Amino acid sequence: MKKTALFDALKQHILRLDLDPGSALDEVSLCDAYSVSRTPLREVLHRLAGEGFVRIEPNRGASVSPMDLATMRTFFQTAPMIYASVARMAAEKATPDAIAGLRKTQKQFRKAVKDDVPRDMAILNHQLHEMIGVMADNPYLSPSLNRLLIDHTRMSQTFYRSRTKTERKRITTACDQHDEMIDAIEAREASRAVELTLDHWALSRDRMELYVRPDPLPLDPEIRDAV
Amino acid sequence: MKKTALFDALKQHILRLDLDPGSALDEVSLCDAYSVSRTPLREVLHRLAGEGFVRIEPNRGASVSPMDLATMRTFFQTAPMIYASVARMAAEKATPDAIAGLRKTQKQFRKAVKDDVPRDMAILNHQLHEMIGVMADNPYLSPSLNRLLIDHTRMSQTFYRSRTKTERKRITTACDQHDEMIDAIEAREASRAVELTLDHWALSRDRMELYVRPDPLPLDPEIRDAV
DNA sequence: AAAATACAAATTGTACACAAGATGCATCGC
DNA sequence: GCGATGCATCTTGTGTACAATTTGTATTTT
Repeated sequence: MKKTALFDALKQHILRLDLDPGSALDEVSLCDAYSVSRTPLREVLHRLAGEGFVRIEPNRGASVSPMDLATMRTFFQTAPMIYASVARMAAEKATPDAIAGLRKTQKQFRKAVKDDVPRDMAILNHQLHEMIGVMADNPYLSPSLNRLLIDHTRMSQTFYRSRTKTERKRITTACDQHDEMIDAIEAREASRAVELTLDHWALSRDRMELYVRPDPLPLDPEIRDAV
Repeated sequence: MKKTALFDALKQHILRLDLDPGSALDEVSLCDAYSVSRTPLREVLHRLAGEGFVRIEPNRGASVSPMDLATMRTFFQTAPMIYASVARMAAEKATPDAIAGLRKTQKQFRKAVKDDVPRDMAILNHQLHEMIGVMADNPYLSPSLNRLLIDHTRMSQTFYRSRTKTERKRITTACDQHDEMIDAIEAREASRAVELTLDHWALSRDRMELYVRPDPLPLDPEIRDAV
């Protein structure tokens, strides 16, 4: 189906920051970019709006959901609770098929890390956590999880591209954590899954905080004296 | 705007159980019921789908979100956590204007209780809790809250209509709890707001559990012997 | 020169017509 | 009589034309 493809494509572009947060989405240019007419495009945009990827203002079109600093604060407040709850429920409801799916995506993620393809890393990480959300099978929690993941993935784009050695090290640590988390979920050890998830979150959080509040630039001697 | 009215009307009908959970929504009949063409109607349906009121299956139209017993279990698991978190954040972010809005709706709710108008009671209760969600100002949490409220309000329809004396008593208790909750939020006493919210939840939960698992019918003597 | 207004261009919203797909029914074969 | 196949009907999906609204610009007014 054409509409599904369009939907997924827009999602990807938003998550990859190909489309800047807050930027306006022009209907006609999207139409000939994906060769659909405006009717189905608009339906897709409305659905994306419902899922938090996009904002629609009446008579003034759609724009990519912004990422302002004010909401970042609530992001850091909210994420650990939701991630932990989802991990717990996923462990409780794990099925062999779902575990197999997780392992498959994790394999791809590990490959992306090994081959050093930042774009794929961020998206595959997103997919993995999305799948854990599906496993948890909680229609009341998953909308929150998915909204958190949107901004999480968008922020993560920056540091997946980092070329420093310590950053590379952190990424492989995160990758190892994934395997442990999957093991815990498979073994239905809910509390271990929660603990590992919180560790995983802590690592990610530190990197993101660095992004939101980066190290100050080195100061000129004169300025340094003034400080 | 016509589309907004349509959107709100459909929401109301779903929450009031005028539209049965799971029932199919025919596009053309909705079109001449609300005198809009199919294009804007479909956009509204897609948005409702994104917000969890409606399900859309490709090539087979929209239907009201079902309420199966399987998900009820996760409802009871999830609600207290989300409600409590939202209450805490609402208390932290309370503004005089928002409090005024809360009090206004609560006043209407109390009136509906006094005048005994079950339809209004359920909707006004919904609105009040929705407004607390807006106060919390957490774009990551509110989608979950809103999904919980959909099913909460739909379930509550049954017992708001109850005519028993104990049920009436419970409703006035809930009404009093609202006032206490608003007081706590206004005073920015987060932990008291959380506590009151959990009490409020406990009352509601008991009533809903009665609905999901009603008291067994009185048994015939013969059958009773067999049991 | 600054503000206000009127007009023009561009963008969004809606209606309708047709295309594509699903559903139900009748006929045909076994 | 039971099941399968093909057709008719109904429902959903898409493209296009037009209406309504907003935005940018030029002209007029003070």
